[in-house]
Amino acid sequence: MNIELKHLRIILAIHESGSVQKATEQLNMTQSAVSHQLRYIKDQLGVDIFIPETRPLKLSAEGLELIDSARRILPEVEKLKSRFIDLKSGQTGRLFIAIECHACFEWLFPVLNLLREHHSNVDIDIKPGLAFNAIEALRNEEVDLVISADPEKLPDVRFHELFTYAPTFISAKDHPLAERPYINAGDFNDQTVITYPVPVERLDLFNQLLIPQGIEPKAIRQIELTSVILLLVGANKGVSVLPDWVLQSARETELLAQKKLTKSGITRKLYAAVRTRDSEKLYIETFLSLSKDVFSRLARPR
Amino acid sequence: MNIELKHLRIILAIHESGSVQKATEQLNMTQSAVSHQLRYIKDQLGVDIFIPETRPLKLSAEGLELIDSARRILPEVEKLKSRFIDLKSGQTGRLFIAIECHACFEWLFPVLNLLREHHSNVDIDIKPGLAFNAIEALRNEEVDLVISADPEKLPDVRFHELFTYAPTFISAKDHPLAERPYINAGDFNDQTVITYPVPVERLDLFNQLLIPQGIEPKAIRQIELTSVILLLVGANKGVSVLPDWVLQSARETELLAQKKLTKSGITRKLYAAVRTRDSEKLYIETFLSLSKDVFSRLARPR
DNA sequence: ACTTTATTATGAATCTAATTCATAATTTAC
DNA sequence: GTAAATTATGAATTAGATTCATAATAAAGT
Repeated sequence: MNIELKHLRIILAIHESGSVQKATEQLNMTQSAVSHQLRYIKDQLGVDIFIPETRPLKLSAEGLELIDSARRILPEVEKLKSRFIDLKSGQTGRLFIAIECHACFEWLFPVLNLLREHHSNVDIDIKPGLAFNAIEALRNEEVDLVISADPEKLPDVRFHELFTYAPTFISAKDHPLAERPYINAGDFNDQTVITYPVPVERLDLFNQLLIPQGIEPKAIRQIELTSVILLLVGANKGVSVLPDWVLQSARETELLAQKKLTKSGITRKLYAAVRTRDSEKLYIETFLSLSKDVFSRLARPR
Repeated sequence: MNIELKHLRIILAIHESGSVQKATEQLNMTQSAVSHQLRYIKDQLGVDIFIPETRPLKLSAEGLELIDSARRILPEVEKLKSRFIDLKSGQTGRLFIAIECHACFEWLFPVLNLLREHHSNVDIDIKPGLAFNAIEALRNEEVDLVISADPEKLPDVRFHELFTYAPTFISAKDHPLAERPYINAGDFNDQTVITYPVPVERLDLFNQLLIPQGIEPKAIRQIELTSVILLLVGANKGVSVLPDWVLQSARETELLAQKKLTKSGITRKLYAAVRTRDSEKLYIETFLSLSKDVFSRLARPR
């Protein structure tokens, strides 16, 4: 027994319009095609759907059962269709985010809150724990967007530039290095460095400066909260490197000296990586523009 | 956007079996056919259902939505199918009955009670008010079975013989006619006749005897309940004609004289008329055999 | 009861969609 | 890097759906 949605649609159209004749219009079929299909349906179900020898055709008791089913099934299918129209356009969908950059929580939270207001139908979440191969997770559809500072040339992933920042050295104002016009890699040799609790190779200071030059600081102390890092640095428990916009938006910077890294300064770019085929989705575009907005407000401190 | 059940089945099979390869078996399709269909589905929905460039194929976020829908829709369709299998075999269905014969309530009620025990899934009911063109109602599917004494030769309706009975004259034992060996049409000329409250042409006495011979009784009195008719006849308020089995099963017959109609006696047959294509349905067959059982018990009085 | 009109059914031809076969392309595992 | 497993593709084939022309039939009108 083979029954398809098209058959349910035919039966329903005939019932609701009152005759095959009228149903042909809304079905965009000829009378003959409908008639052939009716015979097929009858053969498949093994019972008469219509009372034979009546004109216009009237549903039999069995036919009425079919109408019941059609009225339960077809709206579900319509829901499915409109859901896919929304999914395709980005009216609805899933936005799971992986961040390679720990400090990014600072601007990501406000962005996501705004995004939720714009797109209440989008399932938004931050997925922790896969920062080290986040692009792989993006391709596997474990996540839908990755905040990354290391763009790659990939056919199925597009890196959208968000903004530029400068990893910036901070120490207490009375720290010896606070006198320098800028900080070099070698200066870290005898310093305690305070970092976020992530592998060092994911920190700008290390992957941009210390690791290329083969330098290891005296000690590394890992702290989760930005404000606590600032506090400890201010109390001369160590030095740190944080993005400039973190320092510009933080309150606890009075006791701190800020220095650029190297004579020319180091600058980096943050990217939002998404799968190419998701690029045009509405909520992705909204995410990108909101990110730039929020960042520019953060970076211009009170 | 065109989506059919077959597409949902394909996606679901792939998801549940874990790969296209395995799904081909339960779908009874070749790998190639499945692959072509997948491409069609993707084109229709406009989004990737599977994560491209993975083997075995893994569903994308959108694909998972499709699975959700499939799991809601497909079981409904299976229910529909099994319902039609039952409808066809007569495991389930509708049995609306029209009776042309008023006295038949006497044996029909017990039959229907027994039938309900055998077929709890059948919707059983007596439809009053369309006795006069009951066969028309049967063809229109307003009812599914008609109790009738007038079989016709029709291609779409089958008349199943139930049993034979004799319309029998009754009067009080001290009534003048109680002396006769049998009763003729002319004997009714000066009698009050007590009948059920139905048009006279539907009564055996009239359509078999009085109308053909152009005789009208002195008066007609219509009474609903069989036991009240017997009571009134016993009290000499009139005479009546009832089926022999009604008299055999009734308790109030001591005061009554029973006589056959005409010298040779009149006999009639009752039929159950059903649409030809319903004839093999289980509950129809059960109805027929139960009717014969119940009747033979009624006709053999205590 | 007969004729007309409206409606549905049917058969053959045509067109469209689905499937197969053979093989290529890719991915994964070793 | 190679082999094994899996999916994709194109052309040919097959099956299914639709059309056209027309027949059949029921309902309505005379």
